[in-house]
Amino acid sequence: MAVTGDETDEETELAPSHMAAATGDMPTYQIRAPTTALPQGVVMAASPGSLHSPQQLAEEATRKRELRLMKNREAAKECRRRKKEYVKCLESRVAVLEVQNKKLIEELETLKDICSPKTD
DNA sequence: CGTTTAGTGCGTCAACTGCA
DNA sequence: TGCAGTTGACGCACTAAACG
Repeated sequence: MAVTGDETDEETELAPSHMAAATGDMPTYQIRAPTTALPQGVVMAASPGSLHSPQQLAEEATRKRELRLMKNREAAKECRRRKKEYVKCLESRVAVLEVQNKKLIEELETLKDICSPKTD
């Protein structure tokens, strides 16, 4: 059951991430911050052309891996933060819609009372 | 008390997407 | 097509509440 992006199309206006987030008035799950700011302590690589020995290659591979892990660590934190925010938005929207729904039901009952023929 | 259980956060991997 | 970013899934550690 591969993980493909066929989530269901039932009125998704808050699409998690890359699913062509639809127009809603809520912030989509994915809000891109101007990234690129590397966490402290990250040193850019030596110019690739200067590597020769297996030792150096191994060190470079290790360094690349650590850099990737560090970046992904930060990305995961940010992703979770956005997800929490997204869930909060959904919850508050639910609250609003519940109130709205309640009002509509009340209105409907009122109208029913007005319109129904009186049976003495 | 010590043990168990449920909830939460984190780091990592892997799959996926969009862009140059 | 390769690369970087995003995110679901997994396992681990930690904490608070419940229980005997």
